[in-house]
Amino acid sequence: MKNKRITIKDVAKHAGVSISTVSRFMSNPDSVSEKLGEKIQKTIEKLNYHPNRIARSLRTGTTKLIGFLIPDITNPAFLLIVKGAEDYLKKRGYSFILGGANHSVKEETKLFKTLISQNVDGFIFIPSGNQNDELAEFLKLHNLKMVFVDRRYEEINAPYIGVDNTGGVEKMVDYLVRTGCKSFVYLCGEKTSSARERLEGFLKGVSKNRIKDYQILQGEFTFESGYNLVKKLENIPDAILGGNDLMAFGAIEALKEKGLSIPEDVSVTGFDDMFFSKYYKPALTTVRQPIYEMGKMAGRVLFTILSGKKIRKMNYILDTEIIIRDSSK
Amino acid sequence: MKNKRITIKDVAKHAGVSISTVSRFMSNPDSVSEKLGEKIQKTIEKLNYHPNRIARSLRTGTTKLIGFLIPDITNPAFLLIVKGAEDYLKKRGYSFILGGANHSVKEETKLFKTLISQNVDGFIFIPSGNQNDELAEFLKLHNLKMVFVDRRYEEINAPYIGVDNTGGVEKMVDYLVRTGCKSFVYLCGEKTSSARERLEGFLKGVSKNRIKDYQILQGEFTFESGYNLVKKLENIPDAILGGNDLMAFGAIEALKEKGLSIPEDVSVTGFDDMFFSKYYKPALTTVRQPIYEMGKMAGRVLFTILSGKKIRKMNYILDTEIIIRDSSK
DNA sequence: TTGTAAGCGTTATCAT
DNA sequence: ATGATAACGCTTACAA
Repeated sequence: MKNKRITIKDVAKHAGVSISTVSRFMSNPDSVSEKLGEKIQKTIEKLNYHPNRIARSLRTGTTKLIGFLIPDITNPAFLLIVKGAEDYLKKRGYSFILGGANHSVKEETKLFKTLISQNVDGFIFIPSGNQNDELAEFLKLHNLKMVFVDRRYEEINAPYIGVDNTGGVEKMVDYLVRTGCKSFVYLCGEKTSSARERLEGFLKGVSKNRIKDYQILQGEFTFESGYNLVKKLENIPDAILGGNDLMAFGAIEALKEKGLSIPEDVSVTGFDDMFFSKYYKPALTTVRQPIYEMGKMAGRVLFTILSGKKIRKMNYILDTEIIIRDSSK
Repeated sequence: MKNKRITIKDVAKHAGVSISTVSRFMSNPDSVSEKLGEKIQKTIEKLNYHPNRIARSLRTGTTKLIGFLIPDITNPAFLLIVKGAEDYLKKRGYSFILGGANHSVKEETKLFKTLISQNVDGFIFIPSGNQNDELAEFLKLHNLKMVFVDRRYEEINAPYIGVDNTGGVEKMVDYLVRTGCKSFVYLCGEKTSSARERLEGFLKGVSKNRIKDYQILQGEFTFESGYNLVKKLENIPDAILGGNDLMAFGAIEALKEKGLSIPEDVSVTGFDDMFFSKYYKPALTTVRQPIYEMGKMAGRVLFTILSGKKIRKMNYILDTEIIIRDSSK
């Protein structure tokens, strides 16, 4: 059963040429005479030869491996980003080592080092939070080929691909004001750059529209958090904006339990436009992010870096879109 | 900026020993005298030396990389399996290269070869369908270290970790009969081993309970498919069993549009117990699979194989659990 | 155009 | 207990 591996040597011997000719043929077929080229090609096929990536990597210093670090491997939104990047980069010969940090800054640091020890050529990184001092220090030291997607460390000098969180929420406030809402509650997610940007959008929105009657509730990006926050809310406003769709769903459930109807009594909106949001009762009005495109762009930017070219800018901010459904007037 | 990589040579030179001593110290500290061991350890720390995995791989023939091939990178259920396996194997020094086949048999074959060319030590595989003859042929030829999870090719001789699909649906039929249902419709998913096993469970269930009034509708594992199938259903039965939760949701929507109430007019059940199923209106009665545990078991079995030990059995079938919520009487 | 040989950073075999 | 050295499979000067 000992299936001896076929190497470039075997091909060379069978084709009656030297191994360098075979190697040269593979990287640039034109650099070999037509006659030998054909013979080599035939031999490669006959022996079913596949070059050993490891040996090649050792020699060239490149592995064609990309490390992709995300907060939670189980969240479809993150994986849609991964998919975008993968679709772009796999065409170019790269594979992905994926790591999920379970939202833990400690695991994140560890995973990062593991990926590095696997000699990945580059990194795509969605941070779990923005408090990872150890990792930030490490990044400053190492100067890796890396891009941030969706979230970032502001103090690290690496390209960032994200969406216009601020503008998205601001647009939503505008829309709600137009439909007649006068009092607002904003459900803010935990400390990440996007949570902060969304909050900023809310603030801009209320200020621009001269809304004085608003409240900001601090929570987490989960169903339960949205539910709990709204459950203990005393004065129900005209509109509740969830920091993401999950929080909005939680808010909706809490409101239902209070006997309120949506959108008659209160408009509820989200941010993300998850797969389920259109099927929810009521179907959720929300801010859609071009998640897949974000990933694709991240792949593109990283590829540019890996190719040794200069990138045009450090921040790639994609636009959002307001999706109006039944949870708002 | 040319950060020259620190190699075993540097450590040897600084510590005043030969490289073989350093190497030996790393793989087995006791094989080196205490005095030298300490000196080497100090030097390693001082220089912040990390062995080059690529070089090691070339020499030892092992990469500590696992290939994980799934039908759809965007489906949280598959990723929960991945997570289970990852949690088990990352403790043991393995990283994952993840590939999503987009439910395409063609992409699947290609990805498989890509992963092999990355010299992964082992494979965990959730097939996209069971029609991939080319891949099956390839697998027979290559005799890789691999396990199937969730779905399998019956003709390939590799361990399989799955759930008792048959028993799960059978239990559900029993339960529905007990609540008084007399006529049934089963919404069957596309051709995979688990779809077949679930259908078998339905058939066993109706036969055991002497139910004559039943119908099987062939579709796909999607919301839309469940919706369409039920939409054009003429005689509404007492119970509709979805091949998975998504199909059940689709069925529920179609029934609502027909003006029927659930569960008063008809009971609807699913299979999976997705994250959302408990929040759906009505909350879905379904068969829960221990998905995470499945992944963990897959990691365990693969690890056993990679360690060169014999495994006890070829099939690891985990139990399911009936979750009763509001979509059934 | 083709071949020879050095070298990538390890581990493992064999002396010492 | 320690050290030389070959070998893993490939790429790439350099020589022919």
